[in-house]
Amino acid sequence: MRLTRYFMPVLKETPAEAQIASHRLMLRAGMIRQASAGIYSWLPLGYTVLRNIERIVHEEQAKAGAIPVLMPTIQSADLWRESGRYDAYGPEMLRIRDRHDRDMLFGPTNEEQITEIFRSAASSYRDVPKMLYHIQWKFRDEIRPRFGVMRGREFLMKDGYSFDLDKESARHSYNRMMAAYLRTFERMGLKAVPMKAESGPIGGDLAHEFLILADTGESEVFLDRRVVDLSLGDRAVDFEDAAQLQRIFDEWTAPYARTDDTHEQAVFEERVAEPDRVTARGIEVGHIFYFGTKYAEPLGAMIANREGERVAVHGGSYGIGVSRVTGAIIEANHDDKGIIWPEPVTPFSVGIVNLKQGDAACDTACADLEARVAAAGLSSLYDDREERAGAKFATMDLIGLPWRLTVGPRGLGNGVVELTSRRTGVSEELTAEAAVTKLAALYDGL
RNA sequence: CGGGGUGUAGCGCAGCUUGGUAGCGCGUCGGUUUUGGGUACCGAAGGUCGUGGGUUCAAAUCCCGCCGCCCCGACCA
Repeated sequence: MRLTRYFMPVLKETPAEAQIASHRLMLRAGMIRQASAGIYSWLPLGYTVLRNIERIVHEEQAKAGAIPVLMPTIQSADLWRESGRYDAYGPEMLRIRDRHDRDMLFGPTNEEQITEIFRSAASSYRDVPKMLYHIQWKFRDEIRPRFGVMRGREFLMKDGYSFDLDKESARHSYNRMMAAYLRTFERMGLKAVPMKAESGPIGGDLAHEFLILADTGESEVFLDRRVVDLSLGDRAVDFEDAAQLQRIFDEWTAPYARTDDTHEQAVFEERVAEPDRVTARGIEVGHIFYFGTKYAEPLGAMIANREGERVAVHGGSYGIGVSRVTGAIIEANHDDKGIIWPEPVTPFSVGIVNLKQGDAACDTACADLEARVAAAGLSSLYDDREERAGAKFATMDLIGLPWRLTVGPRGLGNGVVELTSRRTGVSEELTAEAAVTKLAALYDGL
């Protein structure tokens, strides 16, 4: 992509309303535009990142055995009356009336809807276990939206729902998602820690929140330092192997890690040695729940068990705040100059900076690089503006592409271009061919 | 919803106290400059002063209502 043909309205000055780094940088880099309080348009750069995050979520969900669907944003109030949540949910739910005076709502979540779909199609133990999910916009009329996409009213969420015959099987489903979430966040370059959560209004007893440690997080967290070092890495995970998943669950839930909601100071001090105790702040990016038959019973999602008795299915729900993750990644990956994207989510694999726009040799070399990068299956953003070099570097630093290729007459004279890491600032002079080969290797497998 | 702010050009702000023909910086546009970490110079465009009403010869400025947005608290992916 040529910058002069792209739409990326960067701001030199910081908009006054943005309080935290991710919000400031998303506005400055031209990723989002505020439409109204807590509601944003996603501009090309931001939308690309959002899709990258979605892609990773989809891939990891598939590996875990979850099946994608897409449910509507607008739901019928009747369904929510059946579950009893139409009245219970409160003003956070946006209620709408259609032209026939029917009560509708903009979905804040989809337990009712998915249960309705499931109950109409499933009739016996042969139809379970099943895990369905979608990535769809939600609306929660937050009292106080803030921090840009971190607490929007409209937000993109992956929400998944499991259906099982009994608690034993439901635990396997729960552990699938535990492991899938660990993999998902790890792939995005995030250190997300599962923390024991309150089951809250949704009910049930198995519940964990995934939090990213960041100073601007809204939750206070207490944890054993050692949980932060846990990593799945290249470990092969067999999602059909319930015992292995349980071991992963045990490994990650053994160290103390809780938010202020569930924190017990006495337990913390008893279980964690003083030097390993960490008190920090965190951003909640995911949430997994087992809620048993809470929705299946009122909504009549019954299946026949092996004995022919009709029993309520056991459910769980599993959410990832996809739009929030975008902000969280920036909170965890930026410096005073701008964003530093982890390679798996970066909007472009590499930035190309032409130091002497209009110089035939430089222009040709940049076009050549563009073609080589594309041939290697990578994407580039080529800053072909007739601008000062400083302005180009500053823009690249702001939008945070992890790698940059710099082309100038001086380097070309020696047959080289410069490959620079945004994260370390370290540069290397390479031939165009070698630089692209190196980039391809860096991105291989992501 | 309670408390505190704020609304003037794309962005950041001044002007308001003490009413008198709307300003600055950045950005944008046209030139000169051909650039190795946000150079420099010349010129230009761009504003219903959030909105409705009131006071006044005259309102960005004073008064009243409404709306938007931001911050602190309870809630949440």
